Amino acid sequence: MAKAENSVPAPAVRRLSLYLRQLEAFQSNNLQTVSSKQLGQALSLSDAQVRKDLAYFGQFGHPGVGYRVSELIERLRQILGTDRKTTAMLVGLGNLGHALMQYRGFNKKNFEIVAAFDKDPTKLGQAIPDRPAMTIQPMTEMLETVNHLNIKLGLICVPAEVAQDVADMMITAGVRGILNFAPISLKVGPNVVMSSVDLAVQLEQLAFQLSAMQNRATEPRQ
Amino acid sequence: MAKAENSVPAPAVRRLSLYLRQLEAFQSNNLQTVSSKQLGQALSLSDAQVRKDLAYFGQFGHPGVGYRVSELIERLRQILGTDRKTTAMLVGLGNLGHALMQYRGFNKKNFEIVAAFDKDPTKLGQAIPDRPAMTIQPMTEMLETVNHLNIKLGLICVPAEVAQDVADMMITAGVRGILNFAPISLKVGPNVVMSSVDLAVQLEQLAFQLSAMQNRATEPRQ
DNA sequence: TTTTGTGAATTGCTTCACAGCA
DNA sequence: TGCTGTGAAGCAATTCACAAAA
Repeated sequence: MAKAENSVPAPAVRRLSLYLRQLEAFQSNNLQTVSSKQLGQALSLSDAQVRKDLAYFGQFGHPGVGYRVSELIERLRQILGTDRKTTAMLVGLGNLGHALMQYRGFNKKNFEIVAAFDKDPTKLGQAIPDRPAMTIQPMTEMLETVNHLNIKLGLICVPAEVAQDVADMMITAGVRGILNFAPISLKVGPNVVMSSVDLAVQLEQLAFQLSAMQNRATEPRQ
Repeated sequence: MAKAENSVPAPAVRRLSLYLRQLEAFQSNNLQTVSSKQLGQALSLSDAQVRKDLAYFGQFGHPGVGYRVSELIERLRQILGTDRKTTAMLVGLGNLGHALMQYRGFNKKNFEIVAAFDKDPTKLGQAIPDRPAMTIQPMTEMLETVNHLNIKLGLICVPAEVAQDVADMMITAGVRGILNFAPISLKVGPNVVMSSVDLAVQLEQLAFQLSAMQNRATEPRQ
């Protein structure tokens, strides 16, 4: 039986996504089975790491054979919860918001954006490219729409200054998860999960590693 | 004196970016000094964590007082390497590529995109909105442009199938870092740093936590 | 007093190495 | 033989708790 989620290291859950992606690549190359060693090499991880990560959730492998690709893909989707559809809404239709409305990756992972909100009165009622059935709604309709369409996830694409207010509104409306694109650290209560996508943070991590490399090159011995 | 970079835990470096962002917020609220406790609370971290993270890089605090906001901001920028300008190029001008060309956050963090490439012949020579000085160049000009403009970083916005090839071209041309937006795990040699931005992975992490929460609600006792 | 910086203790994660199965 | 699943060992990160500084 699978372990309780709270005993699984967070990094292991993160790698589950990478395993799934790599397995999908193997599958489109018509590979039937894969060993922990092969999977690890493709992702620059050790075979032991792969086995231990998967073992947190159950026994999916076949000794002497490896893992059956299609079987493991199916199991990973169940574990990650992307075998069921998740409905989402998006708030803030600036540059980024519009780009995300166009993004096809959501549907590939079984997410569907079913509503879009903005507080700018000039945008209200506007159509959204490639989305004939949707228009931009005013913030006042959020509560009703979330309940009516049973929306589970909210995407925040507004400026940092108003991001916390929007998060609070979403939570009040009944959303269970938030994906935050604003460069600010949001507070959410218990029973709400939050994840942030922050390009500035990624850039700084790269900048740091670039300078570290530079330093190693100029003064090899400390 | 600051410790050698290789002895610093990676999660600590990651949090440095969060500290910097929060300090900038404190600064625009005219706060002069901040304690590790205040900084930690704003980011949902312990005070001990904040102090230890900062101590990896030197002694910036003042016992009984805390940290001077402007001083710490300056030091963090130096440590992260965003006090100096980093030149970058972007490859792949689809939806995402164009959105990133518009994104102002790069300049705020002292990154500058100075060249854009695409292999599609119909896009070559096209102007880029808000970028009067740049046109889309063919891939064959990459080597020369990287050397001429001393480009340090490459952004990959091409489909997964060709992302590794583009990465290899970039490295051959002399780039030192890569920010990959394609949903694939890239291999780069030593002396090149790589970081990936993958929305699909983030979505799956959220989906997992959403189902975990659901399970906790339905069966509180394991 | 307040608050830092830091060894020591603790917790968590990864790697090792091997029994058991196909 | 080849490969998984897993305790045990080893390593890494976080938290504790307190001396020292202002």
